Amino acid sequence: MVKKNDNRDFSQIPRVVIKRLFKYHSALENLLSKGTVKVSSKSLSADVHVKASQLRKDLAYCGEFGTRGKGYDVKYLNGKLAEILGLHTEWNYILAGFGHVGHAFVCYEGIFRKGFNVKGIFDIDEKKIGQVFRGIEICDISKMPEIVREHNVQIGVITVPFDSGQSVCDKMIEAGITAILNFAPVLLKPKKSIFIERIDISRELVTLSHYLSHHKE
Amino acid sequence: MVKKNDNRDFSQIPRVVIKRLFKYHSALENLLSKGTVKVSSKSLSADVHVKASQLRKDLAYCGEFGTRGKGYDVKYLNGKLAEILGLHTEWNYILAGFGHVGHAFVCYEGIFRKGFNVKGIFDIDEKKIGQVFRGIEICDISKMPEIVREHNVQIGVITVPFDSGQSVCDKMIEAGITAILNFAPVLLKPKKSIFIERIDISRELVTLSHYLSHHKE
DNA sequence: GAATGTGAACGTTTTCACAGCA
DNA sequence: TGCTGTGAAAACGTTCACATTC
Repeated sequence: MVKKNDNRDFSQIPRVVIKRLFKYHSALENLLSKGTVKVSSKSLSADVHVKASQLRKDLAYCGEFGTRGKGYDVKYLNGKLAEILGLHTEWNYILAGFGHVGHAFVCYEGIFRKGFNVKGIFDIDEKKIGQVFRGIEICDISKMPEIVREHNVQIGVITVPFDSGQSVCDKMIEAGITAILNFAPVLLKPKKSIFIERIDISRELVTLSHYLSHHKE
Repeated sequence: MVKKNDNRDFSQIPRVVIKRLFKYHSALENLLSKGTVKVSSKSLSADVHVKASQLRKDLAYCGEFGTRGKGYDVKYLNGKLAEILGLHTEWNYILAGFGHVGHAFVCYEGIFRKGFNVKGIFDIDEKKIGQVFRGIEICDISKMPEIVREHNVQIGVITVPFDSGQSVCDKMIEAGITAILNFAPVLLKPKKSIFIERIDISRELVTLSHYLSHHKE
């Protein structure tokens, strides 16, 4: 089964679309585990609560993966999406701030399963430094450049409290990190242009409180 | 200082705008703590990395809070945003799934500071049930309706692993919860129309792996 | 003069509707 | 006939530019 894949520039796909591609991928994984072989845009889109036309438009960013009149081959589409999403590669990350959030992150099942591996954990707490967690020694941040270099680390995860986020970000960039996932309640201003994704739990909670305040029936 | 506030329907504000309003609010808190009294749309918008015109348009959803030629009163605008975001109210929540993520959530500083209070923690693990954490006894899910009723709980936080998310969601709705924050790697299908916000750490990580795969220089 | 508030222009994302293919 | 892939249309969100107000 050969499909055209006309030198598309996957870097131009909007972030919203990427996030939906991941939803499709997850739904396909699920279908795959149930042994489903074929799926239509209608059925797959229903699984992830989007319109069928949107699913098809999203896929159109990437190529042509279906067969008119038939639908999509679950395994083939799943593989293609994994490829586009970079899930066929193993990625290494370091984590700064080994508090509750950092701990939860490292233990989070889904992350390991998707091929993301911790290669370094950093904290400023003297009591934590030197401890070993899941085979990784918790280090002082001064060891960061060495670890990033030695283990070919691309990703930095920031789970420090409050304002130390910025200085950690600076140090990660200096060490050679090119993409950051930021849980710190701070808007990072990177010295160099790199990719930053932020998760702000308070912000999501506030959408709830806004809803509750104004949607009383 | 009296401003018009012409019976606007805050429930119609798009979620993207709400999230930016929260950013403005956070930046204003920061200014307030530094003793700043007045701020212009230009300066405030720069703090949160948006265009001044966007900040003004966002505020236009809510009313008129500034003075032409002068700017905004920091304290006044901050208060108004807090009101719109529902941060002048105390909200009660319950949490299901007291693993790493649940633990991190309950301990997360920002949540408590913003007026969100835990009123119940649930887990299926026999060993955890009966333990007391920060004054809250960890219970079996069967106690949920009682606790929701007694403590006037509006929010449910789902931090269970994998697929038990859906059944927990059902039970929360049955118990009277009207807004859910979902960390489970599952798309919830609520039996009744309620507000659901999802945080998916894997999804955010995947935007990083996509970036790294296709932006090599 | 300075900075807000807003209609109009612009750009992006979603949806529609159907041509094209198995 | 059934379902994909895609232009065209609609909806939505952002930016511009300036009239308005202090």
